[in-house]
Amino acid sequence: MKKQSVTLVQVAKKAGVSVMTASRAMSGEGYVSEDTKARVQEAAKALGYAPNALARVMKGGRTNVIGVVVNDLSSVVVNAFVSALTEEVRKYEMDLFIYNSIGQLDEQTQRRHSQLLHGLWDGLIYVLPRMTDEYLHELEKSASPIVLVNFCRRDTTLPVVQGDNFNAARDAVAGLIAQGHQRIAFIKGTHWTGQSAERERGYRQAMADAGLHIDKQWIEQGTYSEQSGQEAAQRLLALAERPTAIFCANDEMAIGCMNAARALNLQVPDDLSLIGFDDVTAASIVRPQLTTMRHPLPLMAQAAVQELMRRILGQPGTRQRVEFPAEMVVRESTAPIAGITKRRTRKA
Amino acid sequence: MKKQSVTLVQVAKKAGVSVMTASRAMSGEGYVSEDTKARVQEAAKALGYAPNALARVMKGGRTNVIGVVVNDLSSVVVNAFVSALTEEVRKYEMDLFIYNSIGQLDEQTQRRHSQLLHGLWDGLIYVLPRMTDEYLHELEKSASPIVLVNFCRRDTTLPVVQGDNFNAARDAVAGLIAQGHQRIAFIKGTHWTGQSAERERGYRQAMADAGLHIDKQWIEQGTYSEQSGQEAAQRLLALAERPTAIFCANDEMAIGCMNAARALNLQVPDDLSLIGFDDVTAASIVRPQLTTMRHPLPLMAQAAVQELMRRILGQPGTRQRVEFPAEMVVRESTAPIAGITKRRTRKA
DNA sequence: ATGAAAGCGCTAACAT
DNA sequence: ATGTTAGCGCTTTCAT
Repeated sequence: MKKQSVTLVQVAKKAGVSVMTASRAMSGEGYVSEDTKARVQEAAKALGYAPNALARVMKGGRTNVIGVVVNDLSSVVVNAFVSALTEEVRKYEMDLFIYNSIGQLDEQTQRRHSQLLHGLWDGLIYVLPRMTDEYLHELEKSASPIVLVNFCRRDTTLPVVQGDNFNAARDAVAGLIAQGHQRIAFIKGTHWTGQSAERERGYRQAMADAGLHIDKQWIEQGTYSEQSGQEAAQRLLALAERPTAIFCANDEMAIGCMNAARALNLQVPDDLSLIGFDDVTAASIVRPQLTTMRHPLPLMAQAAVQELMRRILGQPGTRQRVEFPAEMVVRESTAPIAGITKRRTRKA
Repeated sequence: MKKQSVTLVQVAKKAGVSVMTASRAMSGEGYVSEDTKARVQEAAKALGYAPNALARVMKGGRTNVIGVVVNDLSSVVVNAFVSALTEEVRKYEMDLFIYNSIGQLDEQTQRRHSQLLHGLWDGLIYVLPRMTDEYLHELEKSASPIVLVNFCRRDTTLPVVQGDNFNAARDAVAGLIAQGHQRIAFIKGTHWTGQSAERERGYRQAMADAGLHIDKQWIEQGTYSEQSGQEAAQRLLALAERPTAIFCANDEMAIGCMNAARALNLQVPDDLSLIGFDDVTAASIVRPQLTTMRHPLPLMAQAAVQELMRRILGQPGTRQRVEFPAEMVVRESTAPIAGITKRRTRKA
């Protein structure tokens, strides 16, 4: 039923030349007289000819396309990263196709995709991949170049580009401690990518470094959503000795904390300091503006593409795992613990 | 240099069967004895065989992939729409590949993409396309099914799914007029998609319907960016008789207006009412929360996919142009003109 | 139940 | 400068 698309054969016939000549005329490779070239192109245009990319690729060439698989394109971080990739890829005269595999964790669907993907791309970038071990092994055996981004589980042979979540979290919490905070809570995200676990590790390290004890009740489980952050904060703020600061595994949850604080008539940052992670757009829109940790996404995109291109071009890869330090973005949601001290300072 | 990927021939050889048998064993179509099937699959697994999607498709089948071309994936509206498409496409057991053509307006690049795309997809959805006339004509002649979304120029034969910008804008402005506003300004966006022009038409219509004169100075040119909205608002608020309300072609510019007002110590909505367009995430984060117009993106996504699938399946299309009414989201940035009246009301 | 042949649309490699 | 041949990896069709 599908309209039959025009092929080179028809163009060639119409132009009265061989298929090969038509091919040359269209691609511009090899010798063709200006005359015939024009004739062929005219015929092509008249027929509405468009070369079939698949056939061309099947002759063994590169597609000049890099695929990127993401889990949730609506995530601001993922989106920002994809934008960075889009820019980066252009430098190599490649194109980027995005596949949004949102929430599809089952083995079968994943395999279907990997098959779909196979052959269409010169290489593949997985951003914040959520995958089963078995699927990961399959990827490791795959012939086509692959780079993982922000995949924090240690057990893969594939090249990984990632932000340094551990040190970022440690710095964030150390910063709070330097401001006099001692009862510091942490709200976890989901476990899929391993990022939350790294951030928790950093939190624990900073507390240990300062010789501070962590009350079990200070560690809450969230789901990275604003709602879950709000609920976790409600529980934390209801504690007899409530925390004076909360470090959240991402910004959305920190914003949820802000809502919870407001509902209890607590002032941020005077009564409660908050630090998020990711520097999402909303972080600089909410009032008070959110202090947060930011991964250097453009640099990471650059590294990911560079690493992938090396593999596509058959050059040796550089390092198996490249890690980038995060940047602390200090805004309005954090302050020294003694509100009184602070007010005094202001008067001075 | 690229690692040679394993083909069916090698699998067949290893399993000691013909290629055809191997094919049947892998795809599950046709008769194969359980015995050989198992043997083939084992061989495939051992070799790390992955079927080549291209070759399979080239035999004339469908790819079961729908491509969507967007101009700016980082736009919240576009992103939301793509997410809606992702969901919708699943219902037809299709996959969605996204191509972010951000800012690439030149003819040559566009053509390269359309060629790149050709053959890989069963159909193509262009969201908020920015294209030259010539490129549009080329698409119209194209053999593969295409649907345009929110393409407001009237002159195309391709099926179009769009939000009703004209009536939405008219409703927005009529609402302001009903609240007593008479000096209402409008800030345009860029002209590419024709959406801003439609919104301007609605604005003018509402003003005309109410018999209100439009001062030339009330119409400002923006670029859809927050910054441009802020600058336009600065000019508007500097007028001798400044407008009491501003209708913006999108939310970002309205937020820019809010910033400009704050800088002048003007209260929104008491001193200045603001209406945006799109209901971007930030619209409900800023304080005061922004009143805005929202296109029914999920419905539109549904219509776009449905229309495209009809064409892919060779069924007759329904309508050439489907238009959806927008919804007004009333929040905190709009109020009746008489601030005094309002306060009195509050007391009561 | 299995195999052989043909061909999808295109282009490298070799003629002419 | 143009044409001929062959083949990419797979599946459809027709044997066996």
